Amino acid sequence: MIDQGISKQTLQRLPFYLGYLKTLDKVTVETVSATTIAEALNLNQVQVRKDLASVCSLGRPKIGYVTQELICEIEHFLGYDNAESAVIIGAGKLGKALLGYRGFEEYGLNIVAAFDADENVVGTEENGKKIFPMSKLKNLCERMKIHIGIITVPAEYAQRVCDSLVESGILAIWNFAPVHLTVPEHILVQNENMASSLAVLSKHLSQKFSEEAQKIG
Amino acid sequence: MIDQGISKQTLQRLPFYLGYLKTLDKVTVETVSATTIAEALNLNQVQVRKDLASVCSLGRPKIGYVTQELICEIEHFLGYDNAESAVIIGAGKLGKALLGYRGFEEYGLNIVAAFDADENVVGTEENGKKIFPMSKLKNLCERMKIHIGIITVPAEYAQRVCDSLVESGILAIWNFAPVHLTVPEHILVQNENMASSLAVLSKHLSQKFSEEAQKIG
DNA sequence: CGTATATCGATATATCTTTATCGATATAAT
DNA sequence: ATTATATCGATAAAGATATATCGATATACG
Ligand SMILES: NC(=O)c1ccc[n+]([C@@H]2O[C@H](COP(=O)([O-])OP(=O)(O)OC[C@H]3O[C@@H](n4cnc5c(N)ncnc54)[C@H](O)[C@@H]3O)[C@@H](O)[C@H]2O)c1
Ligand SMILES: NC(=O)c1ccc[n+]([C@@H]2O[C@H](COP(=O)([O-])OP(=O)(O)OC[C@H]3O[C@@H](n4cnc5c(N)ncnc54)[C@H](O)[C@@H]3O)[C@@H](O)[C@H]2O)c1
Repeated sequence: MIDQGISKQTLQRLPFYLGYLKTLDKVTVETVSATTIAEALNLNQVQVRKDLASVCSLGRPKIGYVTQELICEIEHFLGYDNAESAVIIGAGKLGKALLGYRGFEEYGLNIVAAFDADENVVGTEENGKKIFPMSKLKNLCERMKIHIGIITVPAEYAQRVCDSLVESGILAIWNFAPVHLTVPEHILVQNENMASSLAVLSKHLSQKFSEEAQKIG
Repeated sequence: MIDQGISKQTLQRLPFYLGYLKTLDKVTVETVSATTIAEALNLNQVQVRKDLASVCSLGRPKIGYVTQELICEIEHFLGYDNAESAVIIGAGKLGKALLGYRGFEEYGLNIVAAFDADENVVGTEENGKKIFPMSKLKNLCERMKIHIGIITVPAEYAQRVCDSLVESGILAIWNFAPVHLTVPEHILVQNENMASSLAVLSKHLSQKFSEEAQKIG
C-alpha cells in the first residue's frame, strides 16, 4: 500500500473524486486530467494532483490518468473492496434511516444490525436488518468481529453507549449525537456533528446580511 | 459583533463548547476556565482561549469566564437567538428523519416545510410539517424569505434540485447527497458527506490492522 | 523532424491552524 | 505584605494545508 501518512483533508476529498469519476462515461472518457477534475469539483489542480499522487500510480503528461484505473485505485485505497461490518446503537428516526440506506454498501460499510434499549423496537426489522436488545451487543460484536459502532441515541445516553461499544471491542465510532465522547487513546471517534455544519451555514448568512446592511447603510 | 474573519475550524468547535458548558450546573459552576474546557473536550487550552476570544468578552486571570455569560455570547454569535428558516427537498427516509428532529430548533434552525416530487408523499405531514409539491417551492421560499435549503434527494437529482433552490432565492445549501454541487459564487454549500466520514473511519481501521500485522509478522 | 501545447511531478512559497512560551494579573496562602 | 499559583491575553514557533512556479515529457501538427 502507498498510504502511510495521508492527510485527513486529502482522505475526505477522495470520495468526491471517486463520485466524479464514476459519472464519466468509461468508454468515451478513457483518460482524465487533474485539470479537468479540478474544474469540475472547483478545486485547485495542484491539489488534485497531490491528492491523487498519494493514492495512485503515475499520470502521464499530456494524457492524464486512466479513468478506470484511477477509480479502482481510489476504491481500493478507501477499502471499498474490503467491506467493514458495523452496528448501529439507537434505532430511532435517524438510526432507522441509516439502517435503511443502501448507499453504505457501495462505500465498503456493511451495517449488520441495530441495538436499542426500547422493548417496543427490539425484535422488529428495518431493511431486513434486525434490532436487538442491548444485552446482546457485546456477544454479537465479539462473535462477528465488528469494529465500527454508529451512535444514534439521544445525547444524554451517548457516552454510556460509547463505553459499551469500547467494552465490546469496537475500534472506531461514528457519532451522530451532538456531544463530545471521551474514549481511550486507540479508539477513533468521527463526529457527524450537524450543529457544526449549521454553525457554518448560519455564519455565512449573517455575514452576508451584515455586508448588505453595510452597503445600504 | 466581534466576528469578521473567524476561521471555519473555530466556528465548528463552538457548538462543542456550548454543549459542554450547558452540561455544567450553573449554580455551582459560576465560572469556568479554558483549561477545564480543554481537558473535558480533549483540546489544547490555548486553542480554546483563542476560540473564545473571537466570540466573547474578557476572561479573568485565576478565574476564567462567567459560565452563563459565555453560553449567551456563544449562542448569540451562532445566531441561536435569531432563528433562520429552512426547507427540505426530498422527504424520503433521511428527509423525514430531519423533519422530525426537534434538536434543530435549539440550534436556531427552523425547518418550515418539505418538498418532494413523489405524488404519494406530497400532501402528507411529518412532525406537523407539510410536504408540498416542487411546483410550490419558489413561491413559498420567496414569500417566507427562506435562505437555507436542505437537499436529501438521490444523488442523481441533487444538482437539478440545487438549481431550483438557487432560482428560489436560497443563499445557503446543506447537502446530504454524495455529490459535488456547482453553484454561483455567492451561494454556500455545506456538504454533510458521509462518504468522507467513512473514509476517515475506514482508513483508521486499515492502518490499525497493518500496524498489528507488522508487529506480529 | 521540429515546434507548440497540455499535462505531469517536484519544489518553493504562501496561507491557515495549532501549539508553545511569556509577561501580566487576580486570588489565596503564609 | 510577600509569595505562590492559576489563569489570562499576546506573541512567537511549529505544523499542516493550499497554491504557484518550473522543468520534464508525451502527443499532435505542420
Ligand atoms: N433525527 C435527526 O434527524 C437527527 C439529526 C441530527 C442529530 N441527531 C441525533 O441523533 C440521535 C438520535 O436522534 P433521533 O431523532 O433518531 O432520536 P430518536 O428518539 O428517534 O431515537 C433514539 C433511539 O435511541 C434509543 N435509545 C435511547 N437510549 C438508549 C440507550 N441507552 N441504549 C440504546 N438505545 C437507546 C431509543 O429507544 C430510540 O429508539 C440524537 O442524539 C440526535 O441528537 C438526529
Ligand atoms: N438514508 C440515509 O441514511 C442516508 C445517509 C447518507 C446519505 N443519504 C443521501 O441522502 C439522500 C436521500 O436518501 P434517502 O435514503 O432519504 O432516499 P429516499 O429514496 O428514501 O428519499 C429520496 C426522496 O427524494 C424524492 N425525490 C427524488 N427526486 C426528486 C426531485 N427531483 N425533486 C424532489 N424530490 C425528489 C423522492 O420522492 C424521495 O421521497 C440521498 O442522496 C442519499 O445518498 C442518505
